[in-house]
Amino acid sequence: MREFKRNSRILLIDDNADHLRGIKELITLESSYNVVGATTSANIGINLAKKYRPDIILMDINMPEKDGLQAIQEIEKLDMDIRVICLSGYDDADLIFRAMKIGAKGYVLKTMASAQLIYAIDEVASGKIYLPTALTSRFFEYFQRSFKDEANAATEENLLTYLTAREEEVLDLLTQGNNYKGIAGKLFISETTVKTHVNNIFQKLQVNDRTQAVLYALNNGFAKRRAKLAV
Amino acid sequence: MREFKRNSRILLIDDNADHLRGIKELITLESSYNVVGATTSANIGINLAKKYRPDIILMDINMPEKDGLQAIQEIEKLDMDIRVICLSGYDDADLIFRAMKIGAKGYVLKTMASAQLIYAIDEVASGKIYLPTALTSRFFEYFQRSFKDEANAATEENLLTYLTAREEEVLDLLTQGNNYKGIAGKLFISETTVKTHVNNIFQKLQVNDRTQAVLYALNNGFAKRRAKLAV
DNA sequence: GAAACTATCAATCTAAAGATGTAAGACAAA
DNA sequence: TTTGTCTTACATCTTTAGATTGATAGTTTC
Repeated sequence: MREFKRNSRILLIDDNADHLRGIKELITLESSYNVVGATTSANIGINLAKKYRPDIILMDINMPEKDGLQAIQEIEKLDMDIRVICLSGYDDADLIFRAMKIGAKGYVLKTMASAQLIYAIDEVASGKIYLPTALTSRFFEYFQRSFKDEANAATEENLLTYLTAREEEVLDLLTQGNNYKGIAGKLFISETTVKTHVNNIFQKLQVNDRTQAVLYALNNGFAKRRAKLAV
Repeated sequence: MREFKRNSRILLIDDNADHLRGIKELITLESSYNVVGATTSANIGINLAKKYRPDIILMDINMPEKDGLQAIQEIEKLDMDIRVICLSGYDDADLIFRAMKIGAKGYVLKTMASAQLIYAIDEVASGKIYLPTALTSRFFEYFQRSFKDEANAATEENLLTYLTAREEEVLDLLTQGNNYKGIAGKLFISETTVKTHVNNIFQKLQVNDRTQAVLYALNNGFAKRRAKLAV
């Protein structure tokens, strides 16, 4: 990981020209960071990012022209180790969650003191991830809520435990979108045997068909990582 | 949500008796919180929690007898609005992530200053979630790493965008385990119409059957929250 | 107003899936 | 040794799923 110094290069993206000017002044006067670009357009901003390769981007995520979150994803996809800090007018938990999920390194409210913005840049420039305490709390509430169902599902009685090893193998192949022939081929057994296993799986999981079996498996923690489509 | 005061009732669980005594003294002397119980056993702790209904539990999560995380889950399952703060010797990102995922309201390192422990209790007592800045950073690194694949999948060309509104409805019902008849009944259209839609969905998603369609949908961010089995 | 797209429905056919019963060999536990 | 479970396998039958073609009516778009 690159070492960032206080002279990191910064790109500003904010559709509000006044705000853009304000931030630029703030950073220029109150810090030693180098503003290498400033634009009111997300699309232009992405192009500027490719061109100037800034260390950090301050991005307004409430823009009419283009969704700021989408812009972040595009920047992340460039894989140029550009760290994006979100600027937002809203402390909406869902927004914060989605921003952090797609790789934002910081999230600062526009209403916050300028010193906090500089501090956020300092932290991100030194390789850390920065969220103000208040937003961290909001984030975690949302985070825990979104995982609550999963946690409960994990503690409920899980019919998957009744499956034999072989049945688990078969179910695993089902969760990859295989049909009878595909499973038989991969397990080197006959198609009729697969049918037997699959029928036993249906009985044990109390479902009527393979789609329901797959859904039960995925909703109850069965090999989530392996559940990739094998077309 | 209950309002917590500085006289919140606290239960301590830590397999190290010396540490347990130390924390008890600290809280008694340095704060106005009320320690209603202290034990070196996770199992006893859970029983004490049921009995004394503390507002907050300080729980060591590195115990030999019982996994601290499991103990937290059991306490959360009681659904008694008991807030658990983890005490841990390790700032392992995976541990922090799992603890927060299952509902811990705080995570404090044993090596941290006693003032920070009191502060954490203050925050949690007032209904917030507290993680020290350093651990927050670790948490987010882990968080973003674990979501990276999903984020990439979301930015890839998503065949789901080609679906019409009606086709999305049909796919939604497919991801709930419905067959043709079920979908037809729920959308008040004929079974043959459903077949037409489903076939169009297969074409657009480039899959061969409904199971693969459902898997594609789930793996590409289609209505994850709604993907519950309707048996 | 024509062209393109969408939603609806039907008929027909083939292939696949699912239900049910039976059974043999392997192996482990009682 | 017997009992039970697991894995394998087959036959048979019914139902569902999927492919294909064609058709009508409404909507949107240009």
